[in-house]
Amino acid sequence: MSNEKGPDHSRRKERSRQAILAATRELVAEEPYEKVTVEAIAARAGVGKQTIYRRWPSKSAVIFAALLALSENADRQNDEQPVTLPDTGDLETDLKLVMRATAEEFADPAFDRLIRALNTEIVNDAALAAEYQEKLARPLDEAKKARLRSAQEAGQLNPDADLDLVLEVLYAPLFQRWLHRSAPLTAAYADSLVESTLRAFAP
Amino acid sequence: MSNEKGPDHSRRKERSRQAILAATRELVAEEPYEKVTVEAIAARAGVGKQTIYRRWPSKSAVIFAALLALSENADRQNDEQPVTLPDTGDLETDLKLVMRATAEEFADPAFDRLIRALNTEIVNDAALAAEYQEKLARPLDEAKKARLRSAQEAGQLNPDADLDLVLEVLYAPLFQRWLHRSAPLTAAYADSLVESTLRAFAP
Amino acid sequence: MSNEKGPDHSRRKERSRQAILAATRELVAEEPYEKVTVEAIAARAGVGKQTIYRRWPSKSAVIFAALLALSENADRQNDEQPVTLPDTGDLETDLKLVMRATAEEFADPAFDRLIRALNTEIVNDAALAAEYQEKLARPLDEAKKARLRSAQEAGQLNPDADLDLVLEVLYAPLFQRWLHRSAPLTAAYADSLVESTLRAFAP
Amino acid sequence: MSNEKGPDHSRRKERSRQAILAATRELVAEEPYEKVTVEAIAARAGVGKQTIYRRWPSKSAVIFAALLALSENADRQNDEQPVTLPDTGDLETDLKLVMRATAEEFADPAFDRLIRALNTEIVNDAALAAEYQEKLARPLDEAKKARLRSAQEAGQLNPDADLDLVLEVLYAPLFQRWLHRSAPLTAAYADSLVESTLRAFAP
DNA sequence: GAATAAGCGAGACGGTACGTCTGGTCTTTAT
DNA sequence: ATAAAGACCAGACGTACCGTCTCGCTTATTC
Repeated sequence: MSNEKGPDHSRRKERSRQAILAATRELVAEEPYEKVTVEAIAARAGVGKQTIYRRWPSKSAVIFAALLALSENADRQNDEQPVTLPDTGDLETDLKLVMRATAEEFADPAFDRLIRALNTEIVNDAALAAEYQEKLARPLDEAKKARLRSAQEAGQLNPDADLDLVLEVLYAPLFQRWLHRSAPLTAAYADSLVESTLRAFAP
Repeated sequence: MSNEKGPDHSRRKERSRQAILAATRELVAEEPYEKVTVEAIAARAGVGKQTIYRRWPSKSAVIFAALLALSENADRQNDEQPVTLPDTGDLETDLKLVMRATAEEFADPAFDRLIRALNTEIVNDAALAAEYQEKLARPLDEAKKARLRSAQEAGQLNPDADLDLVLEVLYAPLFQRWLHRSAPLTAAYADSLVESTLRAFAP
Repeated sequence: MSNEKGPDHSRRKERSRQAILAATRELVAEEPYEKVTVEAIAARAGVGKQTIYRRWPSKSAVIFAALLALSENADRQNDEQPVTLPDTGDLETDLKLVMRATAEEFADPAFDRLIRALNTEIVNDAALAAEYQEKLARPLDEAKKARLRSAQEAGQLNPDADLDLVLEVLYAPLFQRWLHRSAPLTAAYADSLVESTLRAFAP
Repeated sequence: MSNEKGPDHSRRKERSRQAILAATRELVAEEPYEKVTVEAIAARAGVGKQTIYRRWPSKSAVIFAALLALSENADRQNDEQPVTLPDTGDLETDLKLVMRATAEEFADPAFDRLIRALNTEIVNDAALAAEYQEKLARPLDEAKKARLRSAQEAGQLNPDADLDLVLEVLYAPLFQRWLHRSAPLTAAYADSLVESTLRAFAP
């Protein structure tokens, strides 16, 4: 006769949900992408396939949810605080730090596979692309834009610059180089992108 | 009695090869990507499945070959001449022309599906990505870099600029915006990219 | 609700099983044997191929099961009673009745195709041949031998006769003539076989 | 060597023909029947597939021709003389000799496979069955009937007996027992068949 | 505290596509 | 001119997954 029937009720639900998302992340990180099947996820999660399809409409959605949960977990570890970029007062220093870190992240095989999986699903699914924009990309972009606005106020960036454009000019080359494996993602490359972007949008 | 043994030999081979590649292009351009199956390609090409598997190891390879052939055909129509970019003497004008054209190309549903198919296959296949670089991306990039070098000589671009980097800063944002459908590809946007790139790599 | 959970469970299984066996019998009876493929069976039964392969290891086994089920159904219609031969007290009369009926059965195109299919599979598969002996041939042979034993007791057949041999001498010529289509299976022929067999094994 | 291009011409034809038939016999005798494919025959014979299909309309026909040639070769080794059965004057002795030899023949794995292959093709092909009757079965049967006629004249067999029926009663049980592997083919069994047949058709 | 749901793990089901193999036809290369 | 070699179309093979459906069983409420 508890008023916690919701939570009690959801406890089992929640356990299986987490098992599915964890299994998905593990599979995506460990296996070549063609082996990431709903059946493999269900088996690794110790869950019936129907339990997956009861919650998500397709494999794409599960994979997306798994990566979304990953980033939410990261947030939660930061005490639910929104992501923020370092702000030492010097935009160039801060951006180089962030860009070098990003380049390194892509070098991690597990992370690499996760983001490739995400992009595989997004390329041919406009709905998923929209969800990706809204739930994953935009929050991060807002954090980055906050730092850029701070730089604009500090006179380190053109106050009329379109910040979305700035972000694209800064990040898209890195992303494309990684996606197409057209060249290695070195620290020097990260620095170059920061420098050229700052030149393009200097005050 | 003929010295045209080579051509004679390839005639049947070539006919089925072209039928397969044409069928693949049509399917990719017309159908949602999950309907582009080897069986559908074979059926539309009027070809046995084995004839496909005899030449290419996987669906990815067929699709890549189909798009590669497409660009080679385009070249052939231009009298086998290598691709060149317009050179009016004014880099900004020329680049804006090219970038606007590129943005429009992506707006064509058939072209959109072709490039999405290509990227779908490339994302998880490093070998294919390398082949894409070598056979499709590099030749185009060389043409673009030729125009940039001409601009460097004309004093319209920093003579020390890394031209690969210039190309990335110019094109990658467009590509990423299209891939993730994060915003529309307008002529104004194309212009903005040219302008910011020229600012970043001004002499 | 119902206490028939067990039957409920098997109902779906049983339905698909019966659909497969019925489709197999129909195809074998209607089509030339090369058209009896697992895919055709699955299509006609409205069943996935895997549902067939989940139950039987090969096409041979499915066809055998279909014919086995046919004979079991025939039994069931006879109130589960074992097959028995007529026993009027006169062996010659009874055997001629049975042999003429057998000859007529072989003349039915559907039955003809069924037995040819069965023999096609049996010829090159010793395991299937053994199963055929045990499940189809032996029960029938036992019924026939029961009639022969009755005749032995009635002094109409040599009491020392090897009944398996008697059966072979009686039936094998008919079977061979049918299998090799070496001559028509007339009533007169059926009678001749009975007469010569009775002469061979007279008391 | 020769100016007789005609013979030269046929010699080559004949060589490839013999190679095909020999390869077929070897494959049938050595391999499980599902491995006897036209491609395997062509490969072993060192011959193009078209050279096979130029001469025979189907795989069945090739296999049949191979076995037919086998028996013709056997004849040829006997100086082209028609087959004859031993005639010591005592029918029972002679038939037991022949039946025991036949039973032993079936025990040879190579011969077993050859005859199974032949029957596999014959069961579902009436035209082939007719050809089998005419070219393989009838000549042998005529030889056997000649011996039986001699016995009739010698008063060892009913002069009114239908000799085709006698042959069937004698051989069909052996054939069926072998085909269905229902019991071993012993010398005693061969003797029993001779004895029961002679009882059935005693003068 | 027994009855009644509601949700679960398990896995069979109807389908679709895979990549392989063979049958029988048609082309090319080489003699 | 003919044959070896083998590519070609067609289509069945047996397997793997998809997304749905059914089954018992375990939990958790509800009367």
